[in-house]
This record gives sequence, structure tokens and C-alpha cells, in this order.
Amino acid sequence: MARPGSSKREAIVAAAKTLLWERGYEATSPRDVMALSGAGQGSLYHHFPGKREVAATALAEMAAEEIGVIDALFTPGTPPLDRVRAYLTRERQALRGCRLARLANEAAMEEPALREPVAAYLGHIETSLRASLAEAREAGQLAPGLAPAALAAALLAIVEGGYVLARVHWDEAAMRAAIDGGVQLLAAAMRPQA
Amino acid sequence: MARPGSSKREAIVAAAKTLLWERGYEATSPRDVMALSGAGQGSLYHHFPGKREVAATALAEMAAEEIGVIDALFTPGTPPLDRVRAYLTRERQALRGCRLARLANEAAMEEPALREPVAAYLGHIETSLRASLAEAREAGQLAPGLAPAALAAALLAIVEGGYVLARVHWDEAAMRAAIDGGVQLLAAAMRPQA
DNA sequence: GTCTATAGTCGGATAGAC
DNA sequence: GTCTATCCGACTATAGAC
Repeated sequence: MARPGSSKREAIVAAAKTLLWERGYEATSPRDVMALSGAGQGSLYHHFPGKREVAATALAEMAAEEIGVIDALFTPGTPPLDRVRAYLTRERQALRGCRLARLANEAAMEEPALREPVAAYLGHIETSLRASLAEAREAGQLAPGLAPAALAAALLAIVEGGYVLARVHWDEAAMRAAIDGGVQLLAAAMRPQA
Repeated sequence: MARPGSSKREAIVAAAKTLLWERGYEATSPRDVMALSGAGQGSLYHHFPGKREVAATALAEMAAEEIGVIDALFTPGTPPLDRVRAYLTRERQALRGCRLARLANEAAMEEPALREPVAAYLGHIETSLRASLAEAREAGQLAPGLAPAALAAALLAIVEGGYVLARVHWDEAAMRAAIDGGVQLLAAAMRPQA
């Protein structure tokens, strides 16, 4: 399995990554993956035991890619508050939903192999936010009474909730409003110094 | 249609409400609805043209019910900040997901008949929050630079995002952390007076 | 209004040739 | 490794009896 020279395997995983983002897990059939990748049924079931493992592989790759993007936003050296703001205000395709967390409400999340990459991605963001907020706190930039861990969770929830609002209203502006509110709240949380 | 004495119709809608919350739209089949309601296929297709209309009816009822719950939380007379906090900290079954917004990432949200009840529900919450925050602002309780509309969107996103975090981590505590952060941020946003 | 029987399609997966 | 042929069950819906 996972041999580097295996061309159809890569095509299958690439197709699965596209379709999982576009349609989610339940709505993506092995047939869809085969059609988009150009692979036959034999290839798919040669390389993977079944649909779940294809999705697990695709999700793991997606999580690794997105974690790389996050790490680029949280460059050490940048002032901690700027890192947090950079995460909040980065460009997003709100109507497409979060590439990983869009699966949150699918029954498939009860399968550890599918939940874990998504949880790792969100966990990584939360950890990065918490570290930045803790750094700001030590520099005396955080108002007292504000816990970095709780703030990190709230800011991440604003982003993930922003995707939900945008999808439901079918309007990117709903995401922008939530992010705006987050940025304003963050500013208020630091007012003493900043 | 919708005749009051029609007993199977009510059972069908009640079953659909249960299953839509539990499994979502795509994962709920007419057969599931029939099995849970005790109705036969003839009844279902006598009262409704198909699955979509069953779901649209169920979602409309769910939205009306939940809007009633929201209105009870935003009782006029209570201090505005208390209303906002009451909404944030109300009890929730985080792992079950938001009864309406759990459908946000389904393809069915492209159908207006299904999206509209969900959008109306979230819109109603956002309006209630905004009105309370505007009231607090006029009473001089909001720090300058904070826009009620953006704050309302952010607080709603914290709740909806909290559901996402709880589902992905399969841990109610993830929702509690996000809400805690929201409450702390709200307090910071008012610090001048409160 | 409600039921059972039936239909046609797609779901996920296996068998076995090349 | 890759392909085509095939299987069985579930999905949404229609037909028509009661």
C-alpha cells in the first residue's frame, strides 16, 4: 500500500480530496471518486479496503496541508496579536465551508479514522491561538480576567461558526460580520495597553 | 393538505423532526420516516409530494418552536446584557449539534424551502442579540468602537462554532470553552461601566 | 386516507480476466 | 495494477387495491 510509483492511487486520493470538500463524506460515492480520478473500480479496491480508508487518507493529507498554512500564519517573531488577527482575517471561501470541519455533522465523525484528522486540524489552530494569547498576556497586553484557553476556543468558534452562518444565509457577508465582531472583541480585550 | 384531523400526517412530521435532528437530511430516508411514524408509503405520498416537502414542513415547525424558546430568553425588562448572557449560557446538547444549523453543510441547503427556516432561525437570534446590544450601547454600557451588528454575528458564531468543535472533538467541554471565552469577551467589551 | 406491491436507480463491494 | 462484469441492498417514487 501507498507505494510511491502508484499513479492511480494518487489520482484517487486527489479526487477524494476535491469531492470531500465539495460534497462531504456521505454524498461522495466510490463511483464519483472513480469518475473524477479516471480510475476503475479495480484500482480503488486494490489500493484501499473501501470508501472509509480512501476518505481517511484524503482527510489526513488535507489536514497536513492546512496545518502547514496555519503554521505560516503563526510565524514566530510577529507580534502575538498580529498573528491572531492574521488568522482571523485570512482569506476564506466562506460558501464552500471549512475544508475539514464541514464534516462535523456527518455520522462518519463517529469513526475515529475520519474524526481524527479534523480534530487534529482544529486542535492545532486552537493551540496556536492559545500560545499567541498567552504570549500577549505575559507581555501585559491582555486585560485581566481573560483566559487564553477560553479566548482561543471562542475565536476558533467564531471562524467555524462564520462558515455556518455564511452557508445558511448563502452570503459571504455573514462570515465577514462574524470576523469583524471577533476583531472588535479582541481589540476590546486588550484595550488597557494596545 | 394539512387537514387538522389527519393523524398520520402529524406522525410523519413528528418523525421527520426527530430524524432530521439526529441524522440530517440526506441520511434520512422516507422509509426511516415511515418506520418511525408507523405510517405506510401511501400515507406519506398522499400528504406530501416527496421527501423534500416533508423535511420543509418539519423544519418550519422546528424553527417556529426554537424561535419561541429564543423569545423566552430575550424577555424585555431584563437588563440587556443579562439577556445576551442568558442566550450564551443556556443549556445545550452540544454533541447533538444545533437542531437547525446542523444542516448547514448539506447539499439540501441549496433548496430555498429547506434553507429558509434555518436562516430565519439564525436571523431571529442575531436580531435579538443586536437589539439587546444596541440597547446596552445606548445605556452607555458598550465600549466605543464596538458595533452591535458585528458583535451579534460574532456571538452567534461562537455558539454555532461551539457545536462544531464539540462534535469534532466529541466532547461537550469544547462547547463550554468557547462559550466561556464568549462570556469573557463580552465582559471585556463592557468594562468601562459594568 | 391508508395500505401493499412494484419499479428503476444508485449505493458499496466482490470476482476474476488481463 | 488495472480493468469490466456482476451482486445485493437501499433509495425515492408510482400504481392501484381497500
